[in-house]
Amino acid sequence: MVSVRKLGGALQRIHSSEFLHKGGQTLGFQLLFLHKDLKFSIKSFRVPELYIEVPETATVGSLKRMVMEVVTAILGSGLQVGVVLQGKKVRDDNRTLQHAGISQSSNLDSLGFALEPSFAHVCGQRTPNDLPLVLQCDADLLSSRIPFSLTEVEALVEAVEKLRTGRCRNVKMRAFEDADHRTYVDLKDKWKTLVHTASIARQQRRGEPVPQELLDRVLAAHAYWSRHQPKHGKHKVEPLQITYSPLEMVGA
DNA sequence: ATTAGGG
DNA sequence: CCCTAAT
Repeated sequence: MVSVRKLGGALQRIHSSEFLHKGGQTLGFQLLFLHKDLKFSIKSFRVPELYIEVPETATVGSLKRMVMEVVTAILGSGLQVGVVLQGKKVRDDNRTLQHAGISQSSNLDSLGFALEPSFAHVCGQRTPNDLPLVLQCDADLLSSRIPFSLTEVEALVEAVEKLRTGRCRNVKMRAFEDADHRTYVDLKDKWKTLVHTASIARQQRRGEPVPQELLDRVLAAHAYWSRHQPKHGKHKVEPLQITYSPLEMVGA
């Protein structure tokens, strides 16, 4: 067996969300290796046993981090790679691929890799290596989505009109200082979706409809700032002139 | 830490 | 929303 370390690859992270079954009952992972030329992913990597308490407040992100921590702790540096051909592990001696029955002709499609953790040091007890891990959890608990309220959208639009795009940090400070669940990245994302939403037919829009008046402002601000973005050097940035009459704002 | 974009 | 390369 060749250790991952020897391969020079760096296990960057474990993606766990991709495998959320539609039914929301089980959760698997996918290990992703990234290292210059080495870039491959292995699906359905199963860990023999793993129990993780999932707090009511868990989010997809927090859960992934939890799993990552636990798995990392368990695997440590004991993660190994095995070569699988047509579903069977290929013994690891010094035979050439050809001797092992692996050649161009025998379709390389049947060639795969298996990640095998060495559980020798797990709780001092040996764990069957074929017992698939299944994290039982409620799918609903995994949602960390909190829809933007109309009030929030208005605050965001107002802030961008004044501070211009690409300055989510400032927007955050100006209008979402106390909204702990809205990071400047969230604001950036929301603005992106707003621009998109405003660009498509009303029928294609989802969720609580955003007043057309706001969407118009979104498009106006988006167009304005993309046109007045100082190319590079110092350009005096002309402030966006809000053209909406006070009357139109009433009732908003 | 932030920005900026793709996922 | 998440992930993360590039600043």
